[in-house]
Amino acid sequence: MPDRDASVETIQRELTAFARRARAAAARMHPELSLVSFTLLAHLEDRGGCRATDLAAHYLLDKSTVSRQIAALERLGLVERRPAPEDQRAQVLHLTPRGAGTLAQVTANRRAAFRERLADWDEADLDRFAGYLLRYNASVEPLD
Amino acid sequence: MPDRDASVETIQRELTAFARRARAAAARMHPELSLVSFTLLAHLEDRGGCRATDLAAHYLLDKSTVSRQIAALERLGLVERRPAPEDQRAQVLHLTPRGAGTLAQVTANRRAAFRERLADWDEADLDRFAGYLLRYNASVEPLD
DNA sequence: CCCTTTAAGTTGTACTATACAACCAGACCT
DNA sequence: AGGTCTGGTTGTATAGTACAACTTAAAGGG
Repeated sequence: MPDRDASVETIQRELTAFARRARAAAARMHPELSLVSFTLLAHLEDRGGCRATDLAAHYLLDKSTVSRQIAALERLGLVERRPAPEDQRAQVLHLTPRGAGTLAQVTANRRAAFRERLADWDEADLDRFAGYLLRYNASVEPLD
Repeated sequence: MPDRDASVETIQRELTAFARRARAAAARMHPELSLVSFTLLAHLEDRGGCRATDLAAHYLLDKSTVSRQIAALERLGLVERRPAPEDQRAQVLHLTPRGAGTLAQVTANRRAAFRERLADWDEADLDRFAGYLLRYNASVEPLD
């Protein structure tokens, strides 16, 4: 029979273990792109370009952090800066074709890894798990 | 109706978001102890003391990393080293009373945060969510 | 028994991610 | 025009991590 406290304890323990391993695991899986770089590229693709400030606000990162991350991605030729039409201070960041390709590659790898990991789950369990994660994250993260 | 790929996609996205936020969130919640320090202390409590090498093996960290983490925890007075009875090279690490107290404090804070976050979940959902996380982590992490 | 090999830990070095603060330049508002 | 706000970069500092070199002690094999 389920015991409320025991379940909460397990959730806490397992999420903690997951968090502890996540970055290292992500780095091992795709050395090309850190979790943050990947997220930034994905966001750019999703929005079809945005400003560094928007990224910082969205992911609760300091603007200097974003500035350096973007500089690195630009050095790698994955991102380009375009002048913002209506504000000379700002730059609109866009994926380059190369950036889009790298993102697609890493996305495909990640997706394949998740699919494999979840291969023996039945559809109803996947659906419920997805729902629980959404619900959990919504309770932690008012924004995003 | 649930769609297998859509669910996997959601799981991936939400776990990624969680991983991205986890460390910063943990640091905000208890500035006293990083996620890793917390984990190491908890492990020591759990096992009633162990060697640095065991910690490194268990958490897939380099021994130098553990050495420095432990040195920091010792500096804070949370951990003490005792000579290993049967091996002069080794040290057995133990929580100090202060370390046990700090750990208890942080554990209580974490537990309270999780309880609150999950307060409006019913027992059956908690139980299922816990089960899914266990199952997921088991598929990623053969050891531990 | 010595000698080589293995194991436990520490220290040097380097790199990444991050934050905060100082700054610059363009925009906006009276 | 002058003061203030905003987007972004750069300087500096810190944490966490890894890898490699080293020290000391244990273990094993002639």
